[in-house]
Amino acid sequence: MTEQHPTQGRPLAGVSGAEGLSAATPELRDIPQATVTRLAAYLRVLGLLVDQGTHIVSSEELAAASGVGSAKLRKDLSFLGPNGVRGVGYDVSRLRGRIEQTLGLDRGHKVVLVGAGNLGQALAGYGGFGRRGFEMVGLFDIDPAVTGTQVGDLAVRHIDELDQACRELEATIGVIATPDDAAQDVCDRLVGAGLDCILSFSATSLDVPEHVESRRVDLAVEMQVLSFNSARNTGQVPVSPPALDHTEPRTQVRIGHAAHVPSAAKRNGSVIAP
Amino acid sequence: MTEQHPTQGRPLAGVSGAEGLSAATPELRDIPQATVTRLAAYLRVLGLLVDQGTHIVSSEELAAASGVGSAKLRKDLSFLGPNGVRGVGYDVSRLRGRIEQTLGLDRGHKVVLVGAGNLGQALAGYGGFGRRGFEMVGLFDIDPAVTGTQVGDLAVRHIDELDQACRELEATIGVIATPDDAAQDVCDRLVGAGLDCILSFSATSLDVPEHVESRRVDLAVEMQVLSFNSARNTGQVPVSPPALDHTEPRTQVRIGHAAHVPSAAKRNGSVIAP
DNA sequence: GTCTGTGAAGGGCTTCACAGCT
DNA sequence: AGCTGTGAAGCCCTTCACAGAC
Repeated sequence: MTEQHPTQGRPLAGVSGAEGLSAATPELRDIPQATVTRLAAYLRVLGLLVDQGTHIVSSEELAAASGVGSAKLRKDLSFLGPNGVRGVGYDVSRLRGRIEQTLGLDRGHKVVLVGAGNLGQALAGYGGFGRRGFEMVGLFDIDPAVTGTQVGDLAVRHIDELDQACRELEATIGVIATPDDAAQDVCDRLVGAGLDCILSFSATSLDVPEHVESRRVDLAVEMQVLSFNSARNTGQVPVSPPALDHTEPRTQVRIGHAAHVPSAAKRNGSVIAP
Repeated sequence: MTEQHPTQGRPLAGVSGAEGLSAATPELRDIPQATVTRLAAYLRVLGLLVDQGTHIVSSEELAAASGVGSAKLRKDLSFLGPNGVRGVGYDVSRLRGRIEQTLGLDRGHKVVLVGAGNLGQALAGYGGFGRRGFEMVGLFDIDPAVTGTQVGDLAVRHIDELDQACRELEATIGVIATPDDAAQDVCDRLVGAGLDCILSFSATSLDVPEHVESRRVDLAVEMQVLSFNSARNTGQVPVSPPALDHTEPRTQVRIGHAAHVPSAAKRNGSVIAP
């Protein structure tokens, strides 16, 4: 085997090891990979609902706001055990707590980022992390022209400090935002520093030891897939420039008036699970 | 229906429309969604191989360098028709051309980006696009503090110019790098401007008309999934801080000496298709 | 012998439809 | 009546194993 996730995901057989696992969580294994991805998406919507003061939400509403079908959503949630009340719906904040716990977000994750170039700096300054339970605690680069500079409220440190810093900071996630040809080396260093979650924005596929989880986001791949799907949709030969009048029905399923969605509109799930 | 891709992908039934399609391409439909994603990944590796002067590559080698299994790779390529020579392997540049054509990358895609904040500027400056067949032709923002400024060799224009500019520039792909609450509005404008491929980095799920393809990359989701998978791997209660000595076998499957991969190592496929 | 292409088997995920609770 | 939870069916995809071409 050389695969990461057998792409079809898998309810994880049971890593042997700890068999009598911790208390609160009834079933953490046996959650399909695809479901996990969507749980993260639901979580975000639930956060909005909480902010908005909504207490109860139906599967139909939550599903619409998340861009999935309601049956799929109910199935997904059912993997966490009973979460709603029949005839009523789901308790928003309770459900949110349940998902957070399941995803392991209750222990606050600390993130280090390697590669303080354009993308790295953008990611460092990206507020979405903190807002969703991740704290950026370290920035590293190998270029002396960048090390020492301040990005947000963090100073860029030299990558040689990575190992020690990761342990001191108790980092749990490493993000790679370096050029492609440095990615594997940086990855090795992150693994060496004891991290077991790695998110890479380089295009190269990384190889990591068995116990390390890695994911990759390749922007060019995203666009290429987009390109293909579009070509396929439009019947392959998009000659005629789009007409000026684009008046097609388009569903408004914003939170609040999410409802039975009419007909001809699509919503995008996260790329990871359309 | 409110779904985008029924998540399981689908070999596309046939959009009716053009039935006697263009010449060269024998079968463009009927390619599984999952395969499309990986084709984009293979393409990148093939590019490296070309640069490197390699002429022939075996499924085993290409697969290893792409982070997938060789059987899967052969199956994927088989959807494009015969591409290799039995007992020999694949002609690198021929295969590359075939995939490019299939993905519709031969017509050069032109990309406009909305949202010239941190992320937007980083994306605009990201060389990976051009290197892989996409040309960034326009940058837009709504903030007067940013419009007019130069990012790379493009000036940031006001979003009100979007519609006209898209048509003049013949853009085909729109990228959204705005704050979440502006995303749907920007998306609407892009669609209004005639684009039918949209890539969004906002967390909100966008709704688009039937004929538009949209994808979304949500960084927080990526990390949350990472978090979960890691928790699952490590037996869920990662109490003991990682030991100092991390000496595990790790496969080196870089291009060139890609080979029969030993044992205990994983490689990450693109997030989109692990 | 080597390596591709592919039918068939197996598994995961989605969808449907309804049982069951309030 | 309304909405959740879930077996079962079906689909898509992966994996296996080998036939077939060089």
